[in-house]
Amino acid sequence: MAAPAAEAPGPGGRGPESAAAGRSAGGRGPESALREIRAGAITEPMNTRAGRGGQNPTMDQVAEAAGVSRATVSRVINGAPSVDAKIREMVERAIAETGYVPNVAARSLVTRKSNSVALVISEPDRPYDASFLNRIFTDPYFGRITAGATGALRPHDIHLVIIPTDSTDHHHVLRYLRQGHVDGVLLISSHDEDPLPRQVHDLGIPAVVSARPASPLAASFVDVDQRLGARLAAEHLLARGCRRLATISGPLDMPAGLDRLDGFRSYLANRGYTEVPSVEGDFTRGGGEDCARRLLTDHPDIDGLFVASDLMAEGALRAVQDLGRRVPDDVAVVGFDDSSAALDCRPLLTTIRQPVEEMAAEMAEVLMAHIAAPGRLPRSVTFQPTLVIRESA
Amino acid sequence: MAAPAAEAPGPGGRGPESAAAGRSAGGRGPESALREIRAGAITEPMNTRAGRGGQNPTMDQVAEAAGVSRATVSRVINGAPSVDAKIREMVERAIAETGYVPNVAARSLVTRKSNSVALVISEPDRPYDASFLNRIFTDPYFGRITAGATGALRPHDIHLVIIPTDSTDHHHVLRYLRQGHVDGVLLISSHDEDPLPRQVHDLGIPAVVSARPASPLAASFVDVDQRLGARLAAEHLLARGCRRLATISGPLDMPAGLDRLDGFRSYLANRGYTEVPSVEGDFTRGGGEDCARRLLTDHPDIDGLFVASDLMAEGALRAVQDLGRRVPDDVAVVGFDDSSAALDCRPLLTTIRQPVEEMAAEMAEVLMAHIAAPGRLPRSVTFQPTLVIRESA
DNA sequence: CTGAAAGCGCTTACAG
DNA sequence: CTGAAAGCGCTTACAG
Repeated sequence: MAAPAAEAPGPGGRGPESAAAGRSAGGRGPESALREIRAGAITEPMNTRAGRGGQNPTMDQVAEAAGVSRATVSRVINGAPSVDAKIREMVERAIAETGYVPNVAARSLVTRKSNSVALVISEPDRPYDASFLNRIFTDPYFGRITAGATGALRPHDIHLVIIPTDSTDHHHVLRYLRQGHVDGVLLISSHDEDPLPRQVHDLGIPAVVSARPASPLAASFVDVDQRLGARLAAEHLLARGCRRLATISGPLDMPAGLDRLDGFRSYLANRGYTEVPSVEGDFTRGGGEDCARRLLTDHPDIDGLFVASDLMAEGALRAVQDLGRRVPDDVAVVGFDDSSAALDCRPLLTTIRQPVEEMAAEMAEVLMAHIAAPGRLPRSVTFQPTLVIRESA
Repeated sequence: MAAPAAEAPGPGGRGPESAAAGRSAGGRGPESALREIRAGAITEPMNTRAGRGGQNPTMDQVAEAAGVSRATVSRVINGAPSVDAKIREMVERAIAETGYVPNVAARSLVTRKSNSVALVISEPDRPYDASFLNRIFTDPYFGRITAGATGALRPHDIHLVIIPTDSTDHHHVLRYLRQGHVDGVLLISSHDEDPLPRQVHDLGIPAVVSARPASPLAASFVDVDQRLGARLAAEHLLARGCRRLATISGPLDMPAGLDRLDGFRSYLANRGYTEVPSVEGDFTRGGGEDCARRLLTDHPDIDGLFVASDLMAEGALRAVQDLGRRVPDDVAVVGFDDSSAALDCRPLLTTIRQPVEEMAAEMAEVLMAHIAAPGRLPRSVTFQPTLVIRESA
């Protein structure tokens, strides 16, 4: 019998850990945390793949074990229909016995496919540091994007490589893309001035952008109807009797900021509400809190508030209530997103849902179509937002 | 002159978008969001790399352009010291002119290096769905891990591939690792019962685990001294005069849950405090809120609370204050982590800092050492937590 | 349906 | 210091 499959358990750990050596070394951060270094439990050698020092078997070895040619092994692995059932079975047994796994480098050298796509999250204004990544890993939006894209890609056995990037870093990303690490890119870019969508487009590699690019680009994108969402919020606030409306917008250099603000205001303007106070937020919880405080002190009579993201709404709710107003009785609040943050709010947040998971899945589908047929014309897909009524309005 | 480098801008977009076609299609989610599909702006062909249909130039083309052999081009690209300065310069010019970028598949086929490592985030108990990813992309802990690892890897030009996984999915991950996509793995695994650390170890691929594995394993890991952190919290609470202490722990099937609870209790027990109410939380904000409510209704006299994570502490603070208690005067609260959540708290959270970024960077360093020298013995590194005093205690 | 052979684009001993 | 050649582990026309 050949080497066992890798899934076979190695010899279990048995030795107790050796005693701590207790050498302490200086930490690297400002905290200067001390640390001990000690030898780990030594229970087995690093490589246990019997007799082959950790080397994976090669396709030739499988072929030999099965008594066929390498080409045949390749065919059964790739599901070529033309293989005799008996031979296929022999090959499959040989694969199982040897624990064979194809070498991806060799494969993609000839197929020119990597079977993975990049999810590039571009935030041009922030330095590439802990706070940038903190924002990405703290805003539910990106989790939904990842979930949606992964779900759509997985059935096709395509991996997602997540690449956060800021403007100091575009060069690296472009280089990475050109090196053939991935077959295409899902680009999350939300700032008007971000040059990355155009740069990626000019690479000629299949790409789908998360929102309509600020300047026209012959690229596919998927988006939600931002203005309609804002209108839904205005309608609802009006319908429940609010008459002094105000809004906390997102950053105005993002379509998601500007379009929601503009959609809200222009709907109201058409109904005679021309004085609609607004203040520009930053899509963070803390920002929402500050904005609400400012808004309510400048305009104490506000009775309806549209906040352009759930995260900001969470902070706004806190400020409104700190100021002694009841929600929704004194001030009704509508958010935007319907992310998990909406359920962290007290009272539960009434909000405009954008189907982010479905949007990300659609991005992935469109991307796969472009990869499969490189000449395909770009297209855009727009989803509709919906009102989700809970407690805050 | 050869083809322009990819960084050269293509012809700018100029056409206006074509009119929306307005075909609506059924959505896929329960929300049934409608969507429009329309043709994107057609301003230029997908591939603009002049004359070569998007194909990257090959090393042979660079060699020809520079008038040298392919081997020499390879040497200058890989920084071999033995290349004549003039020749090097010619080659570099040829590289710039052709916009050459090495093909990673070809390179790693021979070097057997991918220049990337995986960050596997394993959460065995949850289904691989939106809520699982939502947790990962919402808990500041993972952002800090990513930031720390990225920072350490970047100078070495090594990419991080982030792979969230649950127990239904281990097989895929193991397969991915065996296929040679990465040179090593950083494994974030916090549940006792998680089989993944052992499985990864048995693969024989370089790996570093984020915390001491529950069962002994001859693997390298880095951790924080959990018990010491809990003791720091107890000391501080006692020092500020609290006498009725209680704690909200993490899940008890995680070392981070059990060790913090046990460290807290055993320190107090040695000082005569044998009655220390505790309740098991789940490391989420909502969970912390529920636990605090339960704790305070069952034990109304509690005056000091140690909460095993900042996220839970944020929820606990809300509950404590909802119940009409002042923080810290009636109830003092100490968290654990010193993540960004500590600053989202009102009052600002006093907490036990674990230097997560530095820990992740250390994981990356140790991993790179293992990759460079496969025979290296495993070792563990322990960081010390520190008390960060703010407002809540 | 199967195999022998060429070739994907690099790196790296080995000569010179 | 440089080049000719072998080879990394696959896939895929091309014959048979």
